[in-house]
Amino acid sequence: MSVRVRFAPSPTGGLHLGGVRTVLYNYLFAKKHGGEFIVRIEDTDQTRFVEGAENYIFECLQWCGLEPDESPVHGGAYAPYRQSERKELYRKYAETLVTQGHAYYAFDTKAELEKMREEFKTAENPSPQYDLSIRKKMRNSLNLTNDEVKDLLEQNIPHVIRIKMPDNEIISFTDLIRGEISFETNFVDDKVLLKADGMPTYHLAVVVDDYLMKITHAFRGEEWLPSAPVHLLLWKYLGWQNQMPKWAHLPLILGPNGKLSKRDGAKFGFPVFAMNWKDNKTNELTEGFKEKGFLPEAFINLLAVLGWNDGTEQELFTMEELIDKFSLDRVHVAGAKFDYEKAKWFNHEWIKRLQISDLRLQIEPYLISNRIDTTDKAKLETVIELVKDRCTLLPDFVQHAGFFFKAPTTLDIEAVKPKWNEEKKLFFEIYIGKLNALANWNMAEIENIFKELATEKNIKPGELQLPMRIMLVGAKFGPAVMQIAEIIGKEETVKRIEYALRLL
RNA sequence: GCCGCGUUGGUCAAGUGGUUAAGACGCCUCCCUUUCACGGAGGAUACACGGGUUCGAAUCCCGUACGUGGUACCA
Repeated sequence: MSVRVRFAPSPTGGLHLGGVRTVLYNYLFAKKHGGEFIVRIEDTDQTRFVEGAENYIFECLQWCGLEPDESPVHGGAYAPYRQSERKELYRKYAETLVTQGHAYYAFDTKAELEKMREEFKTAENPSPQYDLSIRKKMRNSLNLTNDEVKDLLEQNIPHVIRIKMPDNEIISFTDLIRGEISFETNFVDDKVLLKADGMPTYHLAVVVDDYLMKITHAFRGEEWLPSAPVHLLLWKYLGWQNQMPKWAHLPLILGPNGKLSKRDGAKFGFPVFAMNWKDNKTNELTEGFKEKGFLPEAFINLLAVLGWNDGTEQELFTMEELIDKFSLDRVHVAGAKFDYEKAKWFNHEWIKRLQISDLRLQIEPYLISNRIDTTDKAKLETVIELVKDRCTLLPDFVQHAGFFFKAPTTLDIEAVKPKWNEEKKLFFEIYIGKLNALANWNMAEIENIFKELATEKNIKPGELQLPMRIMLVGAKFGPAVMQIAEIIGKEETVKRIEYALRLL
């Protein structure tokens, strides 16, 4: 039997760290076993549906290199893949459950539910549930006569269908990561399966869709663990128990103070979304990992090892290696705190190990948007190779590669001034002449005449190197200064020295 | 409150009854470097607590504490 796994995002929340990692593990597992990776959209909550939010998810997946085999945009044999387009499907299963006595109609209005919660609220039980004791006191088909129910249904009185949790049963299942987990049904409430607007809740939809789409393995966040007994019972009541997918509940990714929230990004200065995410309600724009300057390879890598490792000391993995080595039994049970410093380290490592031509492609947009001319690809690659050790995020290349293409606009004159004098000025004036006369423009020659002249003038070369660096770079960073001179060329080197001399 | 899940250095983590308790990030020191980095060599820091079981427990069991998730006609 082929392996089929699915990722089922709600399109309204953006794709954050935890989400991407869930997709990733699903994807890795599917690919490792030569199966299909399916993306299904959970858009049953119409009130929160946002235009364009679904596209966002697919753009993120594309950037990450996690292309689905089946999805609303990729197509597939089990279409449609949007729950809103499958609406009609769910009702009959819910009705079947009612006929079988495993579910019932509930006509309680929102106000009645609120009243119930208020009425039964105590200090020990601040949030009473619609459960076996409460359901006897509510307006539902368990308490009304058949005629009354028929009447209400015929009048189209708004109603939901709730699952009827059995009394005193122990429900258990084996989680692929955590082992056996069990729940007492008495502590689980009668979850709504079909809403008044005819839309299924996640509970019904996930079971029906997983069944119809022949899903074999379902990995989702740990936050779903408490509703597992509801889903388990649905599989059983609908008679599909033998086709039930294997489950794994992934640990949570935490922020610096507990649960990772969207606000943590702004608060602690690191991204939480794969790509820029605009909250439709607040209009707030949150910067994504992509825009922050992360390589997709690094992003995937750091997420993969946040809660999983292969048991060796290896930390850097390509997607191919991950597919090869991933295994669920090495996924952690405990939640992991996200560490931005380590995330940057991964990016740095990937900048160093990525093929130079691929890296160039990723960097160019940043340079272009800073009006740096990137037409000379050979020169660009030479420069990138030279400075990549100094860059942890892609935008760092603007600073570290920029001055090779464009003269610095501001010079850190203050760094030179204290030790500046007439002799040094004279040195550079003569040096310009010698540079202009140089036949072979290369690093060794440039340095030779520099040292010769310094000796002749009785100045330590070290004293002259910093001023020269400031002249060419504008500040105290970058590769060997003579190498910079070689790359930017004779004319530009002389020009920059002359300009700086005028300022001094 | 109740229910579920968890707990190895600041963070990620290896470890499955006998180890000097790996490694990585970060931090500190030194070396390299007449810039900034990279790199190299060192260093500090951990088994939440209390009971068992056992010749022996980070590892197994039970409590407690703490964290986290759920407790919605959200997903």
